[in-house]
Amino acid sequence: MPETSAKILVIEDETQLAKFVQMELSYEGYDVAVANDGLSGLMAARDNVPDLILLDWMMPGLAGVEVCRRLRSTGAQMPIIFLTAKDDVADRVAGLDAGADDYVVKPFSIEELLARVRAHLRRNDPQEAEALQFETLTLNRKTREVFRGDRGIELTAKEFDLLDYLIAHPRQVLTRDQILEKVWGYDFMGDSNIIEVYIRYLRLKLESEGEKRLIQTVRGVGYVLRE
Amino acid sequence: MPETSAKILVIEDETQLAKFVQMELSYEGYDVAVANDGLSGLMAARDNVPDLILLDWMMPGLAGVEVCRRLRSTGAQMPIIFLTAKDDVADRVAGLDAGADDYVVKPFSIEELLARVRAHLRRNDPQEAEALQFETLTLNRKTREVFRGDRGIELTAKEFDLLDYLIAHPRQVLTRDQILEKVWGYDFMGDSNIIEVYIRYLRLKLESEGEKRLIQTVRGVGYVLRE
DNA sequence: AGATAAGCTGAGATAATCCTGATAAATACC
DNA sequence: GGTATTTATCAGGATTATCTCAGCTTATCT
Repeated sequence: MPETSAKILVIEDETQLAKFVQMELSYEGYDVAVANDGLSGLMAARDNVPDLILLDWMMPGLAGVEVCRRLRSTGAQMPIIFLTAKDDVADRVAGLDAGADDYVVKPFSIEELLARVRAHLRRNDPQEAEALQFETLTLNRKTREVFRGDRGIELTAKEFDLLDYLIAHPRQVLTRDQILEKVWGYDFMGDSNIIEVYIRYLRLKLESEGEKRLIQTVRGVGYVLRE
Repeated sequence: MPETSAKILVIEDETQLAKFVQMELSYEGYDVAVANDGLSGLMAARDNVPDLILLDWMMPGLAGVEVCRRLRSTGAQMPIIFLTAKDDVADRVAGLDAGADDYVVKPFSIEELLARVRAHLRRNDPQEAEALQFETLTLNRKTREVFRGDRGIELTAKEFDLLDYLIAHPRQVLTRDQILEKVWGYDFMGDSNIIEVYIRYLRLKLESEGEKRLIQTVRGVGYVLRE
């Protein structure tokens, strides 16, 4: 689950369908906005930049293809999935030319739509990657193997979780509270120096042989992965 | 249907074509990533290991043949299908020598490409295979026979299912929850050490005669098949 | 420089996890 | 219906990860 819910903009002139899709997406925990024609869709997208756009292809006034093109021409990067009535190669090519990322043929099942949305939102999420890397350090979530260069490193479960959290946010300073919540999963009672102890364990294992330090202390705040 | 959609990495410098292929694969329900040159392709493949790679042969910078060779040299196992412009015997031979599994000649129909992709994913899907192997250990799903080297091993139904699950995910750490769900098929009530007991049964049978351990325990997480 | 706070370190206590052997319950087999 | 086999439970003990603590070092501030 992402830390904050993703924003999705639905641009669709059939208000019935728009309502339905909005409800389903909301139910899944997304933050949904709806526009009922191309022009207000464009404005909504500019106003409050969404993480993903669902765009009807056949709309009166400003057609989907045109909305898509204008969005892209202003540098918008988010995935755009268009909804098209006919399964037509020409349509797909037009969508591609306009800068869309995917399409769904109406009528569609809601599960299909949700799967698409998930897939596109996930694509660039480091939380989802199975292998992470920082400098010469690599961490594989599936095999739970960690390497510094070609030296394999044995970590305990907590050590691994901590390093996973650090390497998923390279160069970001993570506060003690964030680390406690993500790695230990609750507000640790009272004051404990458990984080310092585990940072130390990691340092001993990762920087054992005169290698340069990777985990930096940010006094008064927390820790960072940084060379 | 696979549990999670297969991940496909497209390495192609013609962005139009890459986009089109991405969209079509995405439409088929695959989880698609795109890289626009050889180097970023290599990095993408390492970061988030795909189940299949589509690789353009003619790219500026790092050529397809070189990308292919480097992937294989790092032990990557997934099928690689390369896209080549000219129907040239020398090219095909070079590709197969570099470790590719198949090729498609441009221009291709999208259906042809999809068919190849499906075929290779099916062939390589451990869920579908009838015989699985890890090191000297083999397991046949049809006959339900298991061998360590040439020594036949008698397993009970549950023991077989457990080993099947392990050997279908070699080197991957499988958590207790995953194992419980896959092998026992539900959330086991309360706390039970049934997994430990069955791991023990397997170890007694598989590693009886001073053979090296195959099933490793990952304390706090689960178990792995790893030498 | 001295005082204070923050982080580091080493050692050891605590608690969780896993292994083991034995035994009970369920299921299949004759 | 009785026996053998498989599956699951349980408790004791061994192992190791996790956590606490007290003293020490380093940074920050006046």
